[in-house]
Amino acid sequence: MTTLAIVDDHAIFRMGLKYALTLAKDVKLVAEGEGADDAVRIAREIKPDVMLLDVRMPGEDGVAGLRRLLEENESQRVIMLTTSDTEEDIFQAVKAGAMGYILKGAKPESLIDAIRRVAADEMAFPKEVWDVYKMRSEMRSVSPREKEVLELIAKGCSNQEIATMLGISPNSIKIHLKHIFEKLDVVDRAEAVATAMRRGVIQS
Amino acid sequence: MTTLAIVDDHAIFRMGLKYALTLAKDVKLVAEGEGADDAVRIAREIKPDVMLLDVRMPGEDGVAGLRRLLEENESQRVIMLTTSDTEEDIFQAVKAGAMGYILKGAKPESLIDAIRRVAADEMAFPKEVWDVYKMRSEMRSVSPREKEVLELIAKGCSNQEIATMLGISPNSIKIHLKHIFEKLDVVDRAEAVATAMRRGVIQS
DNA sequence: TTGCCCATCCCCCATTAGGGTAATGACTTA
DNA sequence: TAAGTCATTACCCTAATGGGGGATGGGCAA
Repeated sequence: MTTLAIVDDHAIFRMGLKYALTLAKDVKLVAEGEGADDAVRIAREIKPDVMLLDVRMPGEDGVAGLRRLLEENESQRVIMLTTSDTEEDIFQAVKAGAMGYILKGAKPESLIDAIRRVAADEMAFPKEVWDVYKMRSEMRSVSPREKEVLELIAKGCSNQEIATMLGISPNSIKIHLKHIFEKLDVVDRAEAVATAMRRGVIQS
Repeated sequence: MTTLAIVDDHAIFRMGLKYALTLAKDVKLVAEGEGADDAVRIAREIKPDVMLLDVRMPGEDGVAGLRRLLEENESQRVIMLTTSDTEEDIFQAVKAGAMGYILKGAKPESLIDAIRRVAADEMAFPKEVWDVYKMRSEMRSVSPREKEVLELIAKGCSNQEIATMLGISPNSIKIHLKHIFEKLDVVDRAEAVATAMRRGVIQS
């Protein structure tokens, strides 16, 4: 018998999961939560065999919750759940130590199958997730400062304005931009914004 | 007794809804579907009092499905369902004739309440949805040609490149850009891309 | 210690972008 | 018919962008 916890702010999805679990007599739902804090608490107090954790939740991010949770309780097996799936989320979740990654639109059987596989200490990633992770591991990711610049670019700021806001020289902004273009493999600031938003590097 | 149909590609969400409906004895689920075609067929053959229709589905768009459905069967009451909710989706759905608009993260009670209200020929929109609609109605939206330019901008094309691709003069591109900036209320192409993606004007 | 990445700064220079102003024809709506 | 939007073209002009080079100091890891 596998014990399972689910942490997701969508009440209706949680209900659907309960219903779907009636198909799997070897899996028992032992805890429910709505936010990252619940996830940490459940991992500490209940220690379910497998936890399903939503990536996007109000308040603290699911991936941030995963990191906190694994710090305390390294052996907790977690499957990340997501609807939208940006590359950045996938990359961060896998890097943080998720054992699985599933889309909420998945068929109930796939979800149950993933739970069983993870309970048996296997990984449960769709092939595309794995590809994204490999691809991203090979390229350097944007630094915090570069991300900051990127966010201001997306707000329509000029290099001079950003320089003033950050209290540094416009030359530095140009260098940051140059590096951003290289890392994201784009040619100008407009494409950089598009790519960064698509990958989830900056918030949409 | 209110008859209800749900069209959503997320099987687990549909299960959750079924489960949630056990709370409402006056609502009966009479049909389920997974895509826009199912929505049109159900409206034609079953004519439920209320239909829940997902905005984002593989294949045809939920809003496009709504338009087709209402052409055939103007009196069908439809509540749009969404997870992410971009401004463009809200605007298009309300314009197309949706009677309600609900986030999938809503509490089951809110959802059931909305179903009842719509069944009674009321509108069921969160206040924010209404605000977005009003705001957007007041501003002119980007034309098809402008959208085309916007998409190429997001790909990192220069004005000259876009001109060549579309077979028109670079001057025209500049004018299109000028109009885009005015309509989206932005100052440059980078912010235009960010705003257009955020609002769902161009796909992410 | 020697790299490597980060963040910062400086120069020069060609290209591009964006603002202003004005005009045309097609098409739809009031 | 007049007003409005759309799509197109042209001109000039200034400021901003992006590419090239080279340089410094801090931090971190092999």
